[in-house]
Amino acid sequence: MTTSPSAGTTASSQVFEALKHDLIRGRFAAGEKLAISALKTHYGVGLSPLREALNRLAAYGLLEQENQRGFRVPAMRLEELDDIAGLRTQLECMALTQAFQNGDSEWESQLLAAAHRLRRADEQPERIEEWEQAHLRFHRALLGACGSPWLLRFIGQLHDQFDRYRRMAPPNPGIRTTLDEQHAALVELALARDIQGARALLDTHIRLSHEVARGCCSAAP
Amino acid sequence: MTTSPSAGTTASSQVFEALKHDLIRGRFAAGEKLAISALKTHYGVGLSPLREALNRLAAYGLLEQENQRGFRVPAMRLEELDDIAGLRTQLECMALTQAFQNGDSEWESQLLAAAHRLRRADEQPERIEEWEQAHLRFHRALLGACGSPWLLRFIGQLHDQFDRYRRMAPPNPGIRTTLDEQHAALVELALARDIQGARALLDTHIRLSHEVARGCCSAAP
DNA sequence: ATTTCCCTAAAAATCGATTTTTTTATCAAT
DNA sequence: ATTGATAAAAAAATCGATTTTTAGGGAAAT
Repeated sequence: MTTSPSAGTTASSQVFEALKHDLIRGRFAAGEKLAISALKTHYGVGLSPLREALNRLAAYGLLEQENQRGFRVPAMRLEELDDIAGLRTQLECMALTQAFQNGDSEWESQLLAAAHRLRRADEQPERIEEWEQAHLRFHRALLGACGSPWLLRFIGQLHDQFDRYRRMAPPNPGIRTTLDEQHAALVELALARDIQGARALLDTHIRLSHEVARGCCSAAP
Repeated sequence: MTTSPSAGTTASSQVFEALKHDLIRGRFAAGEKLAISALKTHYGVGLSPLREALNRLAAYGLLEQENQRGFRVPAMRLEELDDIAGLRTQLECMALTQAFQNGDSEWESQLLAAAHRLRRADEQPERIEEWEQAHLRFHRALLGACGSPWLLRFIGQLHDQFDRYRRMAPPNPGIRTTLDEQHAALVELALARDIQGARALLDTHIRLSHEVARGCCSAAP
């Protein structure tokens, strides 16, 4: 039995994940029109699974689908960044409150584990994607106990949108250190169930990335 | 020049809209597995546009996509209904507050127009779909001035999910009259910019439909 | 009688080719 | 030179057929 790297998955799902990642990390220019045949060869799939992935990404909000004119990477607009950041702050603060109320010891364990992985990833500043993944998982773990699947779904979607803007900015060790100190502090506040303190810090935490992205976004176009 | 009924639209988008409507109004049984070839003939399209529509609907949350096992209508779960209703209340109250702060006279005009259409639709109780459409537009008009496209997007998505549960219940003239009185009252509160009063009424408004759907949902499975 | 394995039928996913629509380029007329 | 129509080229959308995977039934073995 050969365990291929794509065992149990459809080609469509694989392209979806690969394209999603590439869109968030900024592989394509904002506003760029996607050349479908080029994508076909790049991701090594046929037309059908590729188009299915593109349709899913458009429904998710990482692509825009124009009437009979194919798919386009959404433009970066300062106004939209502010919308995303503001809403993300509100929704994550909601989820945080609920997670602090519902969270059990299993939640605490998962949070500590995620925080540890994030610290370790921080020791290897050159491996950016590992840190990004650990970062995403940490935030998921922090809010995971909120008890509302739909809230978590929307927060995840906003997080992806936010990251598209945040990752425009070049890596900055100083800011990353500050962010990681905030992550550690959030864990302490979570264990202490300090809702007010954690909400304030989460707000500050998002605001910091927001400001960095903002500077980059207003400079770009 | 012949103006076909589908001018300027792709087959894919048409099936998407038609299927979305049928899923919300409950044409398919909850938990049912969709027979793709049957859908093909029913909606009169080929495989490719149909699959693209199914993929979009899965990303939107109106279908579940299992690994290599096709598409399934999500089950109706009381727990999920409560999640949807609770989150919808919170997000709509957020948007309502912002709409009351940002809304200009154009917003007031659109709201009055939507309210009028809804009253007229209410006079024809047998034309259910017309009322449904007017109802959806009224709620969109009420919150449309909130200034946050992403918040409106999520609210629309939750509204669709909520309606899937709400429409399980058989039409009830008494409840519909109560709902429409609340709509009229919401317009008055909007014009008066009474945020507290409107939030309270919107909460009551959603709670009423929630309770009706709840009774139907717990009885069904 | 129950479990396991294989075989067959059905369904899903993918591919290659065709059709339709949009975009680009060309050329005449004002 | 600009505009407007037309034709060629490119791209998107769709179709029909093929390949792959799953679901179900029945025989062999325990």
